[in-house]
Amino acid sequence: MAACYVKVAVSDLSYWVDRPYTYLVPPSLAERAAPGMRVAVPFSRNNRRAEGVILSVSDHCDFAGPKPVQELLDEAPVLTERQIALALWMRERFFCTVYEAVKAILPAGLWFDSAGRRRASDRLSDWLRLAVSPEEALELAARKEGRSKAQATALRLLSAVGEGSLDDLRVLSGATRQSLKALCTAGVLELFQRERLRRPEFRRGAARAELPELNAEQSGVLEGLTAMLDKAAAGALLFGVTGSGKTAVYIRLIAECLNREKTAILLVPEIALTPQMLETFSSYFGEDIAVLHSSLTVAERYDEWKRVRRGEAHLVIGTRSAVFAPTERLGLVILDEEQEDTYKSENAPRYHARDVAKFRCAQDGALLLLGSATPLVASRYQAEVGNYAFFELNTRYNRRPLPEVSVVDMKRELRAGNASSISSVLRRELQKNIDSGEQSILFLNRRGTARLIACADCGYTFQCPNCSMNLTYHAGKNSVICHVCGYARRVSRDCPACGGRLHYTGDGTEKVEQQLSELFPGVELLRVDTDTVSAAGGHGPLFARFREERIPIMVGTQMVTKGLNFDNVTLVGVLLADQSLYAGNYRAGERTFSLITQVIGRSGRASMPGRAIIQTFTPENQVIRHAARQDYEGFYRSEIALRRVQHCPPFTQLIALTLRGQEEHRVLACASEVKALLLHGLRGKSGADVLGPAPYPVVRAMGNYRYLLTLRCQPDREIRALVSRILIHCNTKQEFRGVSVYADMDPLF
DNA sequence: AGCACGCCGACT
DNA sequence: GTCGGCGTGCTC
Repeated sequence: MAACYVKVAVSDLSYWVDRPYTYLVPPSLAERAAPGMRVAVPFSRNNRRAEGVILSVSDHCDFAGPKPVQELLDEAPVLTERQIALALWMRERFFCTVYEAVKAILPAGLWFDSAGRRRASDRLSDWLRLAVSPEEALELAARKEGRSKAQATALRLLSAVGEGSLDDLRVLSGATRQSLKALCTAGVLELFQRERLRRPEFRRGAARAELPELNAEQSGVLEGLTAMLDKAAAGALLFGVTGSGKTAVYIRLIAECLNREKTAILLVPEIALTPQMLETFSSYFGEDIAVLHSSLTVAERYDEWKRVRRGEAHLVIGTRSAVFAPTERLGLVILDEEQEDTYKSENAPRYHARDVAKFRCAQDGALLLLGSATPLVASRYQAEVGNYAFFELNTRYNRRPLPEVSVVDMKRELRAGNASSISSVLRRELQKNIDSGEQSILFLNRRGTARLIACADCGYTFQCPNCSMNLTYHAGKNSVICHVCGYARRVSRDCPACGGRLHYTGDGTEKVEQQLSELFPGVELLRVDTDTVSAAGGHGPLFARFREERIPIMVGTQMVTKGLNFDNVTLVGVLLADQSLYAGNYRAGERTFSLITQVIGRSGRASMPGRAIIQTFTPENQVIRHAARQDYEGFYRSEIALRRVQHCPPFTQLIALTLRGQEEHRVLACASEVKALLLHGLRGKSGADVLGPAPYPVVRAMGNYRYLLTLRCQPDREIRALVSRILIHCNTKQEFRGVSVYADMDPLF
């Protein structure tokens, strides 16, 4: 028999050591070794036992003196050839190690702990079947009828169905565990074990027969998308205004996909906020759904993963990581609310679910559908230049009108002597709602009582000792807290430096709550931010109270802009739109547009018309104006023109290189070398440049200095190889010891 | 000579 | 990242 060698991706390697390692497979294992299986291998000088995954098997060796594989850790491959190809592609695309990619692709339950045990084991339950012929069993049942009726019932049941779970038999026959086991001892029944899958909790049941009806506009879109299912891999963008019924189109398209014996993946930004969506899909597709998201237990995720892999569920619904669901014959991937940042992973592998979905769709010839009421400018542009097919849903359900939106100039309010967060217009509208028993939602993107607390005499401000960040004052705890690392200290009324009077500026949710209680004494308020949500054990209970107790005013952060719809809400207010608008990055415009759109969408469900009030210091801003008119196309036109002249995505792509280390001078020295190497390597590439090094918004966090270099280019294979070489160079070079560098493709900022 | 410490660099 | 090898320099 020919000698057998494998190329292995080894676990827990640094990026600069990550390459396929060749190992010899001992003859005793050679028969079973296959790509996609995990192995234990000796690694490094001390031959420590490392885990790895076989990338390929070969009968010739390209390395002198390979070490032998110690053990095969899987009975069968855990990765398919296509998943191996995906992991290798992710390494090149997202500057991660192959094993980091593999860990993202496979469920946590498959991993081994330090003792070599699986994190999730297969759960078995006891089953029984006849050890004698059905005729003999029935005969015995007849004889037992008098004394042990329950045993007799169990025997009759089993002679009819052949086998059943011990638990079911107990319930159905009334027999105890002991009496059933006695039948086993007597040689009449046989006890065996069968796997029982742990299923996450959501409403399940038989699928409804008929699919949702579509209006003419929806039908047209469905027809176009269905045609794309039968063609080669492609991408499509579905622009659908709030309430236009994107979900109904998704359901019909998924049904078309499943009818073609293909599988589908529906990605959502945050599953906890869409329980009703899960129920809706469950009612149409029943048991054919697998759910994958991070709030499931490791065991539940593992079992759902197995159901998908075995082909027991053809539709996967989940968050970012569900894009890796082990579906065969993938026909469709939908990214709902494609503009959401949660589709991008913040740690290695720093992948975007859209990019992974594109790769998988190319592998399987599937359709990628992006859906949104506020698509990313980049996605809309891809549709404009023809890289995505473009579909629109412009009619709102029941032709309900958009909320009436007014923009309030806060500069005027200040001049008129109102320094609070509530303008006179908003105050008046809130009062109207309180009087009529309708509810209102106020949004602002800042928690705590005041962002800045300073001494009015000496100018002292509270700074975080770990991070170069202003501490935020929280009245409830009478403390200042760092929003980056969590450092907290209590404060007194006087300045710790000079004893002068402390002064508070910049309102947070707590301060607004206080102002509201002064404006509307006796009116009940509900504050929804990370503080109150964690105290209540999730946003669910708070939203339920808001709905059921009809609390007049809810004030909150980002959380109140997404998720549930409240029928009785007819007024929403954005307290300071400028907060996200002037965030200082190229995406601030589209984020603000999307945010305002979502907030406005909370107002006026059901039969009641809604109003929305946007407070801003810059009412003339184009983004605010387009958002107030809910004119996405107008917004897109002005934004894309801006992006073009500012040389921003989609006209270029960004690769962020982050450098961090304890000694600032080393970090900066490394940054200038990285920049020089990048510029050198980019000679002759037109339109490519390097920005920075810039300190992070919070330059020092957890004792590390952090700087950012931004590479703007159209990254090709050559540029990615250049970045990869530079990462390896700087992470291994002696003089940059203590500095770590990583690259982030299409960073979010 | 014996040992602690720090740096280097290889990892199949 | 991790760990063994090896040089430097201090101490007995």
